[in-house]
Amino acid sequence: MASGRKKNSVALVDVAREAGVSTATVSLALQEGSRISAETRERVRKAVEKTGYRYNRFAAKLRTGQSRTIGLLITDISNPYFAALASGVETVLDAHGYMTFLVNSGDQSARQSRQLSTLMEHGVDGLLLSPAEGTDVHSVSELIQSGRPVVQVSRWVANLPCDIVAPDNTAMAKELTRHLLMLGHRRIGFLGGTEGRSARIERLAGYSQALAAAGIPLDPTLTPTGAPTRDNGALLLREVMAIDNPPTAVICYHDLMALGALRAARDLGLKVGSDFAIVGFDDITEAALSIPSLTTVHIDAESIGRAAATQLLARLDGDAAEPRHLTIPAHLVVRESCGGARRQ
Amino acid sequence: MASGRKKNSVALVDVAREAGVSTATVSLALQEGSRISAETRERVRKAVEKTGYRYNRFAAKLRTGQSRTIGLLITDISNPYFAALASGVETVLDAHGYMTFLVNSGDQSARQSRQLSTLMEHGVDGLLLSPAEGTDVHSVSELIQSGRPVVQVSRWVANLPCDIVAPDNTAMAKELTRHLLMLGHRRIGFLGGTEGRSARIERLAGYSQALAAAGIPLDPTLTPTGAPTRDNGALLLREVMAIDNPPTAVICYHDLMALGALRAARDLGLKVGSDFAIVGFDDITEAALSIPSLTTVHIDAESIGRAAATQLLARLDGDAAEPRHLTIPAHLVVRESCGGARRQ
DNA sequence: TTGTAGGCGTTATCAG
DNA sequence: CTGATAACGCCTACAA
Repeated sequence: MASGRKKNSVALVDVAREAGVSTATVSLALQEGSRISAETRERVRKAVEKTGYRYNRFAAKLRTGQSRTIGLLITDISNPYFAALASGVETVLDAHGYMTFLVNSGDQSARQSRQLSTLMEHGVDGLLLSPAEGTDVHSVSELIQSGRPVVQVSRWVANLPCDIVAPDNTAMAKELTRHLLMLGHRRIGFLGGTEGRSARIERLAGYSQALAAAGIPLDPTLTPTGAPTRDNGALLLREVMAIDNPPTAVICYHDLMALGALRAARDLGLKVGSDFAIVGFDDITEAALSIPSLTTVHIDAESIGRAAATQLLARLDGDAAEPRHLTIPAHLVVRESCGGARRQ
Repeated sequence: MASGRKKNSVALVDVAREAGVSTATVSLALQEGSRISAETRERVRKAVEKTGYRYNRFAAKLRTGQSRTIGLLITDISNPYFAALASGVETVLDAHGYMTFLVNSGDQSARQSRQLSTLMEHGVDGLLLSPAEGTDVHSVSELIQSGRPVVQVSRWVANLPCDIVAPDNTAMAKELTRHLLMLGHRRIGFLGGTEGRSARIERLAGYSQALAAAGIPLDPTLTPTGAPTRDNGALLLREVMAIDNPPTAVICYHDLMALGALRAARDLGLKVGSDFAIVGFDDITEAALSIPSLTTVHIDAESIGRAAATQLLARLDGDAAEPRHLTIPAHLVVRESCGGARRQ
């Protein structure tokens, strides 16, 4: 059936033959601001059309070292917060002609190391990383040393010479705690987040500072750790409610955990919003729609994604300044779950 | 500072020099089942270690035509259903050494066309596609004609010679409608989904069949269309409740819309679960946690993702059978929002 | 303004 | 079992 053709992909050389010019001319004609006569350019355009030529980035990458792809490595795609963040990243990068490899580590550092390695093989020009629990600093710094810019997003691990774009966790937690204190709560718990994770450390710091300012000593039985899942939110609430002197309010590591805690509170017969307060972080869509709706800190994940992508683009563009730590503002959203909306 | 080195990446030739063999030997030694002496293989392994060599897929792709990447093009990353689907896809492909380009069309067909084109430039070996509203069949068939396998996932457009992996929408909708009929409802609405979209057409068909079997005529005022968002769920519920003879139950295009409708019902003073029934499709995590919890059809998005990825791998492996339409089973989950859990 | 030629890193062919 | 060498498709000095 087929004729003697060997290959099926159309290359520059085919276009060149069709247009009656050299491959160099075609290559130049395809680039915007190059010195090629309008006439030739038009002939090339027609030839491209006719042959169905498609640019081969692999060949270009081999030659130029640029793939125009970046990796976005996150810990949990099923968390709407990260979905929004990913969407922000993609919007910015897409507009600049970059393609995004979205990879989900599931918060497993071993898996993350393999994924980092794969991303490098695939020649990503840069990386946006929300590091998994227990991240191996070495595997990341190898990437950085290869000269590819890295931006840590939303969370970070220390001792890595790269930019960080994250919300101001400490300030947020302080504000949230102050609000609960103002509503009259004295026994306030802080539930979940894994030991040693940057977001927990920072949020716990803000919480401690606010308590200290109010003259309330820190009680470690009120601040249990736990992986950030909905189920653990429920679990940890039951845990702190079982102690001798249970809290009247809990701050959860994030909304997902708070929603789990909300469910558990309902099962325990607690009247959230009057007897008891539950608050979270992130302000995911579900937070406004739960019953009772959730008091939380609104973090605009999409804009964090956009900011991180923009910063990465700047680095790819040659910006060689010292690593920056960008803090994205957030604000308190008072809803029903703390009772504050009514009493205020 | 730096010495006279020109390039920074370590190539096969560097490893070869270090090991005192040829590049061809190194290349072979790095492949599993090849005829290379254990001794040489070991020398190569050490040299790789020492030089910090990293495989360059771009160069390999240029030579072999295989990138070991696939594209996953979905319509809405912020829908947990697709997040789960993506996670299933990634699990399977990752286990087979493939990398996934996850791309989000936002359900815009123009954007999708550009993204398809970019994916081709990046040399994906295959594509998993959940087509956007108004998909240009031509842009997809171009991809298929280039010899790359395509699998449509979850939704599909007609007249495309490729596999389809999707839930059995018609059967599901029929079962859901029958359940509502059994509970005594005679005026049942079907809210949302865009006109002409495969999932709406199929679900509406199942709904119509069940009504017909019960001798109830179809009333078009009860089946308004609308883009599948939470807000539209609320909007459409208000719309159908404003007509002369409003329904006593509504089936929503999917859970996200049902959750929006739930909120609107609450605002309208409807007692969902006793006076009024609201049901959805998908069984996203939120469905079990809403108050009242949502009666819905459980579709295991993750397993649809896995099945689709597996089918694509089979095609990449040379399976040239006729296009297949795989139907993934689903089942009814009765919860509070239809009142059925109590009455049964 | 356009053409020539060489090389990016890998794999496949074919000899040794 | 191993080595030399020629592609793959593109870009870019440099020459014309």
